[in-house]
Amino acid sequence: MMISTKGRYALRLMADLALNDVGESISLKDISLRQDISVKYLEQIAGNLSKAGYIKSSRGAKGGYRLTKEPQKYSVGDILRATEGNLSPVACLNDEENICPRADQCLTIDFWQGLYGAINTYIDGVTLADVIKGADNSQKCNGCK
Amino acid sequence: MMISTKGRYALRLMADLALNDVGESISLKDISLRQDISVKYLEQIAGNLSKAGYIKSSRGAKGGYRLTKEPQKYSVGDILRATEGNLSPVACLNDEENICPRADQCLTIDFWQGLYGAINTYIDGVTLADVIKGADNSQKCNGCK
DNA sequence: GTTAATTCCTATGTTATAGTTAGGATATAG
DNA sequence: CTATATCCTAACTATAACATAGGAATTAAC
Repeated sequence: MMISTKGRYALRLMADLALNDVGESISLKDISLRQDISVKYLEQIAGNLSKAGYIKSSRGAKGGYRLTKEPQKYSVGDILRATEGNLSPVACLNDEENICPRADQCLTIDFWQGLYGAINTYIDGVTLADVIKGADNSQKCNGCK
Repeated sequence: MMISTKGRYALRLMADLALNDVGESISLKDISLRQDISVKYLEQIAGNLSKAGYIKSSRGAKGGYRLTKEPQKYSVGDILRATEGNLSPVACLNDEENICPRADQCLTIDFWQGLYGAINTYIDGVTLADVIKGADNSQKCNGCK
């Protein structure tokens, strides 16, 4: 599977923050109850998103997280990359350590690069605002793991 | 990773059959030497492709495999699905056993379905003929795992 | 017919990753 | 002070990826 639970939960976390934004920090406990994801797991995911600058934390009692910008300014691609790292569909396109010693001779690499491009084009073209559009209070996904 | 070695090797196997087609069966041993993939692993992959009807085997000495149709009649999507099964980027879109009990309430499912669509559109739009286009004898990928 | 080469079938092992839980340190509102 | 949070990172478990292995069945060539 290309996108692990971490990436999917990150998107739900961000959507939850966007939907429930009333001007104060939202705790992971609240998100946990709404989204049915353990606080401990959410902590790790929030850590990634925070390090990327996409959410801002307040520590201590009454603490929690908020978005750092408006929902329409996040692409889903950014959110997923913050938690999943590289979204390459195949190992041999990994930027960091391209382990394929013969990429220049490979018949199939152009195809994979094209697929990678198609994926990025799609995910970068959808914003967090698009994701939460049309959501009402009953549309908070609690069971989708 | 979305596409495992099996799917990538399947595409290279098919490309090898297409490139080296001179009217007789090609053994996995030959493909193994050109592509640097073990015969034993190729056997499993060829089994999948054969069951899908994409290649035809001849058993015994001088046996091997051939394509069952011209390269431009295979989409890469078909080849990948034959070995990888479902190419859904997320678990909750798996057709067979959609384990998400609240898909109808899920905020993010539309996004994932859109991504799935973008992936399928791309991979179904490229043929095996496209993949081998421009290949000469030096362009057989031997090291790309 | 015997041999060598090949596909066919499926079991087994090994390694890596996903998915999660856990513990305790640090910070802050009340 | 206490309760409630985030923060940091280690550890565990289950699953899947990635192969290797063994032997049966089939066939061309001699």
